[in-house]
Formats: sequence, structure tokens, C-alpha cells
Amino acid sequence: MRLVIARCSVDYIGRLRAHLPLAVRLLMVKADGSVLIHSDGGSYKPLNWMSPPATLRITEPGPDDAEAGVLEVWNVASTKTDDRLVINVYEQFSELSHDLGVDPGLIKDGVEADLQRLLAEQIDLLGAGSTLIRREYMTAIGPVDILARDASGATVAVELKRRGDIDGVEQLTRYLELLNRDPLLAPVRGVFAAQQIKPQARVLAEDRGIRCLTLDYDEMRGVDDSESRLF
Amino acid sequence: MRLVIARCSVDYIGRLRAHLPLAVRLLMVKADGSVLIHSDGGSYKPLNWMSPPATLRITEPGPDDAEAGVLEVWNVASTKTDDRLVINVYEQFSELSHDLGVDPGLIKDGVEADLQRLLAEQIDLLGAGSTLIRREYMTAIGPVDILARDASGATVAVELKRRGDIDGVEQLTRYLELLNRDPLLAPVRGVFAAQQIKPQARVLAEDRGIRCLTLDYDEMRGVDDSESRLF
DNA sequence: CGGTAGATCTCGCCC
DNA sequence: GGGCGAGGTCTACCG
Repeated sequence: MRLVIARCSVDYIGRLRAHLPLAVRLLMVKADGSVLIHSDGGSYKPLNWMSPPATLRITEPGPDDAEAGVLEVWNVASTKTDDRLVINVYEQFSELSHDLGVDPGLIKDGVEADLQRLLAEQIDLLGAGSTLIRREYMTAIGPVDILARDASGATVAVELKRRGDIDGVEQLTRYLELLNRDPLLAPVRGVFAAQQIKPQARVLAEDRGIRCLTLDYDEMRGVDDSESRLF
Repeated sequence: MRLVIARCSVDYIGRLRAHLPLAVRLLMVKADGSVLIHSDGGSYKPLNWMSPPATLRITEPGPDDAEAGVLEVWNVASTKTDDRLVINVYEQFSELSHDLGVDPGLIKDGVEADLQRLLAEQIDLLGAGSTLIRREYMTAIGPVDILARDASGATVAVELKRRGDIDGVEQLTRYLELLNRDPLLAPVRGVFAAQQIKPQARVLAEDRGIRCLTLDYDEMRGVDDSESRLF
């Protein structure tokens, strides 16, 4: 990885066009040729970037650019697409290089997959006497998160989200329409389960006869005895 | 901005939990207190991070951690939420600091807004004799991208996407349902317009009587005479 | 400030 | 490799 603090302007041409006026920024060149241009604020997203795999070629400026004060022109090109990034470097303040090697990567806990595992284990949260049919029940239009049977024996299709909004209700609606054509399963009720359900999504769901279920992840995690394994 | 190349391990606790095992990485501390942890690969997304506004407090390790080789503990805390990032620094290879100042920011061209402006200007692309009613026509459930009238006087609702997939068809379907309840507008036809339309989306749209229209941005841009203003 | 929709999304999974 | 869904999404825009 090479890090350069430089006064520069940047132009990107590819899926769209974008321009960064002259200012002091961090240029980060990674081992795979990708380049990130960061300012001293914003969030983790760079102002501009080139995704890997890419190649960096540093050239002399043309006469007009040299006249305007450009020291170097960095040409970053994607090796897969024809996206291009052109960085005009006017002044270089500081530099640093170091080989980081390959990173072992991130271990996560608490995403939708965990929520799904916990709800499958605590299936009574759907109502006392519920039984799990299976997780990720495959259909022609994609997997239903959880398929279960309630105490009365009726089929229940669960769509699970961390944050439930309107798209999730539409998704569940499509699944229910399909599942209800299957005489072995019909009638199938829908449950829209999420840690947080947006008001508009709740209205739409209930209008379609879909039950909304708010889940408390911390509480479900507390009940689960496998919690302590991770760290 | 402060840049440090260090051997470190990282733990994040907040909306989820995440752990990075010991490895050499770049630690980037921005002026707003946000921290980014980058490896020498991947795309622009850091391995882990803390969003601004945040505060960094560097402390001595506890006796056990010191014994294990920890030199410093970086405690990064969000000032808005209770998200925390704990970085154990085992070895510091290199460092660099520089004040970048405020960035003037990115100028973009070629996003959905541009497509919408161009289609409004070249409304005949919907069919000869079409006239624009208005862009961003507000309804109770959100704005319709473009509302127009065709040569026969019938209302046309256009949903515009850069890449058209199934969600866009659902969105347009909801709009059409609502608009068709308005006797002043009904009957309203739907047009799903995008630079690229996914096969599944096309099937769903046509099944619902929605016309699909593929747009050539470069061609529309060539027709537009205001193109040369930007750079 | 909250809600919605777009993104050069990125990332990961499954076919 | 393509398609689809999730994201600590981030970000702009609009009420």
C-alpha cells in the first residue's frame, strides 16, 4: 500500500462522469492496483475511487498541464471495464509505503442470518405450539426465510428483516401468492418479522392480512445458550 | 488526518458485533474523529470503521493485554450512538499526519436525475406527439418520476431507473393503482424506462401491461445541447 | 429531524 | 460467472 498526501484534481469517466476540483487529499494505492481518494471528513466512502483489479500508470503532464502546475498525471484504469480515473498531482506533501500482506478478514455476529437461526430455535415466538418446517424454503422465485406450521396445523411463511420496510412486504406477498397455489401447503398465512418495522410497511402488511412481529434481538440472544461461543 | 500502519486487532460493538484478528493494517483517523481500518485489498469499503462524529481516546493496555504484547489501546466511540470500536495496537510501523482542510466535494453527471431531465426534454421518446405534464408528480405514496400525455391524450406514468429490476416494476405498479383511482387522470398507462432492464423485470412489467423502454444515455446526452457546460 | 429512494453502491451466497 | 438479497449500508433530497 502506498499513501500520498497531495494537492490534486480528479476526473472519473466510466459508468458516470465525476470531477473533483483542486484540493489537498489522501491518495491510497492498494496492492491490487485499486485507488481511493479520501478527504478529511465524510464517512467511509471515498470522494472517488477505482475498484480492483486496476493498473496505475504515472506519466508526465502535457505542456498545458505542466504550465498550469501539474507535476504528475496518475492514470488509473480498470483492467475489467473501461472505467478510467485521471489524477492531476500539483503538489506532494508527504508519502508512506508499506506491504500489509493478506488480511484474515472480518468475523460478524448479529446479522439477518443470526436472527433467522434464533427465530428457528425459538419458533414459539410465532405463537405457542408452532413447529418449524424449514429455513430457506426454496421456491421458484427465491427462498422463503422460514416456513412453519402453527398450532392449528396451518402453514406460516415468515419473511425476516433486520429493518422491515415496504420492499419486504412486497417480497412476502409474492411468496404467499405462489405458496397458496400449492394445494399441499395452502392456506398459507404470512408473518412479517423484523427488529424494527416502518409504519408504512406495517400499514401495507396489515392491509394484506399479513401479521407483523417485532423481534428483540438482545432478548433472543440472551435466551440462546450458544451466544458465548463467539469471542 | 492521521495515518498509522500498525499490527492490530479490532473489535466493534454496536448495531452488530465484529472482530478482526491480529494483522498489519492501515488506521486512518479523520479530522471529525472517524476512524477507518483498511487492508491492502478489497474495494473502497474498510474492513471496519467508526462513522463521524466520534472521539478517539488512546490508553495504556491492561496488565493482561500488556503481557500479550499490546502497546496501546485505541478507544473510538460514536458521540451520537453507543457504538464502540476497540483497537489493540501491537506494533507501529509507520505514521503520517497532515491537515487536509475541507474538501470542495464531488461534481457528478450521469445519474438518474440527469436521465430524468433528458427524458423530460426529449419526451417524444415515449412516442411521437407526447407532452410532459410534470416531473416528480407528487402522490400520497411518493413522487412519480415523469407524468406525461400521449398523442391520444391518455395519461402516461413513467418510472425511471438506471438499471431496471423487479423493485422498480412494483413501485410503478403501486403508482398506477393509485393514479387510476383519480378520475381526472384515468386511464393511466405505465412505462418502465431504464438504461438496462433485467429479464425478470421485463417479464413482470409486460405481464402487467407496462411498456418497457430502454434508454441510450450517451445518445440522449449527445442530443442535449447543455452537455458541454459541465467540465 | 425523519422517511424514502438511489448507488461507479459493496459484499456474500447460491445456482 | 450471473443473479439476488443484505448492509453497522452511505448519501442526497424532500417533507
